[in-house]
Amino acid sequence: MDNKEISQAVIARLPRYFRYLGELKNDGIERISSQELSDIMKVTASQIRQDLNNFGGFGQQGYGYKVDSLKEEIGGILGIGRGHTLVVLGTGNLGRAIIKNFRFSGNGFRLLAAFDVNPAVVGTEIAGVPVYHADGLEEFFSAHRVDVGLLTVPIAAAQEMGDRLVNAGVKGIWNFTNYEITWASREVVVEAVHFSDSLLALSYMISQREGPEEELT
Amino acid sequence: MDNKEISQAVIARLPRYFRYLGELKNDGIERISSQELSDIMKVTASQIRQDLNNFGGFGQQGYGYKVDSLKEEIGGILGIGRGHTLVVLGTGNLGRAIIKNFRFSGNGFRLLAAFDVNPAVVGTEIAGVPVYHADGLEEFFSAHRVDVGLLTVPIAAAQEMGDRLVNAGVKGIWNFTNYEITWASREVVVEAVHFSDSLLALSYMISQREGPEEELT
DNA sequence: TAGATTGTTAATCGATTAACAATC
DNA sequence: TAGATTGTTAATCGATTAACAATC
Repeated sequence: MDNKEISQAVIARLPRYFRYLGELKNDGIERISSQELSDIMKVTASQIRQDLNNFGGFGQQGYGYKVDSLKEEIGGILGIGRGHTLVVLGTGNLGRAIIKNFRFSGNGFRLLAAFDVNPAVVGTEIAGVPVYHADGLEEFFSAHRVDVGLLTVPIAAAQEMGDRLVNAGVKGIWNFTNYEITWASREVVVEAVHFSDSLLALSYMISQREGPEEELT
Repeated sequence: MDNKEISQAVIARLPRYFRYLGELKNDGIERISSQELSDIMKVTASQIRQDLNNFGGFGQQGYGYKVDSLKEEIGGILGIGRGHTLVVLGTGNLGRAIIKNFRFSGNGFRLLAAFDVNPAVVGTEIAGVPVYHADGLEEFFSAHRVDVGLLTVPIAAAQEMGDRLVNAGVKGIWNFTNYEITWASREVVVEAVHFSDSLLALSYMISQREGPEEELT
């Protein structure tokens, strides 16, 4: 409600809290103190309390936090329950994998449709999700509220499809291409999943354990 | 060479530098100043110079940086060129998508094999990569040096397969399951790609633009 | 050489941790 | 009530930015 700016670091931690609270709930745990949660999550209890108090006092002194209601609170902060919708652009291997496997509903999203240009898939369904031709993107948007576009198109098409998504009125783009989409006006939020950045970070860390690089003889 | 501890924040930025330098090189750009790079990457020139000087003085005063050699330097730091290897555990939609699409070689990795338990895929090849039965994991490791295991198994199998990878001697695990793998001894580096954390962060950010949540009437 | 830009030190800013009074 | 644990302020730590002398 109050628009105090929340730091990116805090935002990045919220989904992790949400995930752990979900697991605790599944395990039948009803209450937890910041200290107990800190042991499980390997962060400081202080940080947990600071993070949560950016949004409100969700705990009770002398008692701790109710797992279920804290999970609901964080879910609400994250926007679960707002009925967010998305469409997938590109039904290659990765797009298909995400459509089939990802639990959109558990994250408060409804997947409305997928778009592609390949005649072999246009008109079919993937896991119950209809695949339309990319030409019909704008028409689809005029008929449905779409909050997010998921980009899994080939890198060469990334910027163009991103532009079209923005012009069609998405609020956010979930970018799985290795292309860094940009716009002059930063009206749209872009969240990127760069597989190769992730692997290279891992590569760096294991290289540290390997010691100095041997000369290739 | 010198083992001064590099902060996670810096490590996380290195692959991004590497990516941009690759694009600049492809565009035929031969030199760049920290100021020019800062304009492109939307970070401060100061940060770029600080980051790079954690590892060495790669630039020349009055001139800037040579794109190609800086790219090579950063690649070296990230461990490209060390001949890292990996195997994929789980050939469901996501595993298959990554095997088919991801440019492992561009990140200095060689994908040696995939493992699964499904009789329908064991014995086949995916994009030239042989798929073995998971029972043969340990035997494979005794015959090959494997640095990283990529986990795309069902969440129920994640911890067990992670344990087996560690016992078999991997240095790192690239975890695509939504399960947070842990070990008593932290000898192994885990890099996780949590799709749902990413989507929820995006969800939070677009929710901010939407204003206070309306009551569902 | 003069100009440009790095490498690096110093200053600032923000995030994390510690501490403790408030309170359930 | 006494004990426990939060919410919150204060202290610390680390990361980012600014500034400038070194130098190509």
